[in-house]
Amino acid sequence: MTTFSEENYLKAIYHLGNHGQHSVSTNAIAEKIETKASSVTDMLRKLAEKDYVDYKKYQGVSLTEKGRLTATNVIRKHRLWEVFLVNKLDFSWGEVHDIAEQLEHIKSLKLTNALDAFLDYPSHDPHGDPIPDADGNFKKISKIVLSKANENDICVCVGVNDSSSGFLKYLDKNNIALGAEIEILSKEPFDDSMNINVNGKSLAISKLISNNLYVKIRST
Amino acid sequence: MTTFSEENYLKAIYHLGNHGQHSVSTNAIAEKIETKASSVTDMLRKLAEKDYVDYKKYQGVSLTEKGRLTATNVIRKHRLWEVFLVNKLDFSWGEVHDIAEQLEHIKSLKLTNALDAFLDYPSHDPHGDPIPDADGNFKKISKIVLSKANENDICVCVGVNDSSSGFLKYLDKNNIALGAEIEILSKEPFDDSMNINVNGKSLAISKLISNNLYVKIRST
DNA sequence: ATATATTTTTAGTCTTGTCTAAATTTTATT
DNA sequence: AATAAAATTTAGACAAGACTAAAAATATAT
Repeated sequence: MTTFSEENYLKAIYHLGNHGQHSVSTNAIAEKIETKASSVTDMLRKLAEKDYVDYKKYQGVSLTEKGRLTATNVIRKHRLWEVFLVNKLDFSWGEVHDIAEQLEHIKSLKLTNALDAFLDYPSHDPHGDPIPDADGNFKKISKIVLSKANENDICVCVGVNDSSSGFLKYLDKNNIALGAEIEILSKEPFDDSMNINVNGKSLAISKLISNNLYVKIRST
Repeated sequence: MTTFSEENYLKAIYHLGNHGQHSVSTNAIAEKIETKASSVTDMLRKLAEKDYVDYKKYQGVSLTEKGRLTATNVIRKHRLWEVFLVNKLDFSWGEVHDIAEQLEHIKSLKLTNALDAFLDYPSHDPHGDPIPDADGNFKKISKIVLSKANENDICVCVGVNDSSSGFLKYLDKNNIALGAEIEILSKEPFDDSMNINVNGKSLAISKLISNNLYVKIRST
């Protein structure tokens, strides 16, 4: 069983890039957790002892599979609770973080799964961050087709499905480039067109367009 | 700000009868919290220091107003979360206690109030225990099941839960009618039976009976 | 009322997680 | 390659909470 403190360290290591491979430095963790490097060293030794991390003195640290699973589980709970607070209790997305920071440590697998079901298995939290499943796997679909986005979503353009010159010219003309921020102002159910805001200009786009533009949802 | 441990002690003192006046003994607390008496002494000194309790060596302890408010607030959160788990997440009332034991320590007044509203301001938790308001006041419980009454309570019969003819005949035979006055002489923890006094006659009733009779507490 | 039993407190130790200050290792610079 | 700078670890201390064993206070029984 992990303590709150252990979980916070594992989460920090995960967020500091150890979902990939590269090991994480003591100082980086200290800064993230707002503690002293010496405290981090102490905790790393303990986590290594318990097999949550691979750690060699002076060489940085990385999560073991056990550690990774624990970290993603905490992140899963954090994001599910955020969805609960925003969707069910009408909190604004700005005020949920501190509370979720507490709720993420509640220990009950059954509760987590029941909450997930109650919220209709959300794939993303209110900030647009993906919610891992119970095995720590993230849905790869951080990229969706623009037509799948919802009213009030704010997205970032990350790619196109149709790369014909005609389509790309259209995008150019309207200043829609990779990295462009797109806000969904409204969706018209009748013909699936939508009104969006790009670079401060509003624009009506047809279903044909929105079906061929990949975006990442940033926030809602 | 109170720690989890402090909150558990305050809650224990409250439950051990300090909603009334009489002070609570060190050993009683130790048994309730499942810790050693010496640990209790340490904590009591600390709680007294922080003004949550009145404590004099060897004389037992009682809650200050500040302590009482903290205790009822924890109880409020505990019971609200139980309602959430049972009503919204379909937990059975048997499995909610351990989880609520964790959730009761989440610190956010706004969350507690939002949860209260989300649950439609429940007055009782799934076990029938009353939920105090934010000021620590319990609704003067209009109707409770007889089995919930305590030794020496004097109640008035106000209804039944089971209205089968068999049950009603039993009540008839024993002169238990609406408005009948019932005094709890004793409760037997072993089988949850109780000895009561109705219309001047004493009567032993089983848990089955006391669980299906609604009463209002008149005095104690 | 006095000896005995029970309850409560004290004294000292342990673990967890943190800190500061000093020592050590690694990295960067010349 | 030598040295300065930065990062990391060690050593020693502290606070919170808990424990054991022993001492002190209170309650009980004869």
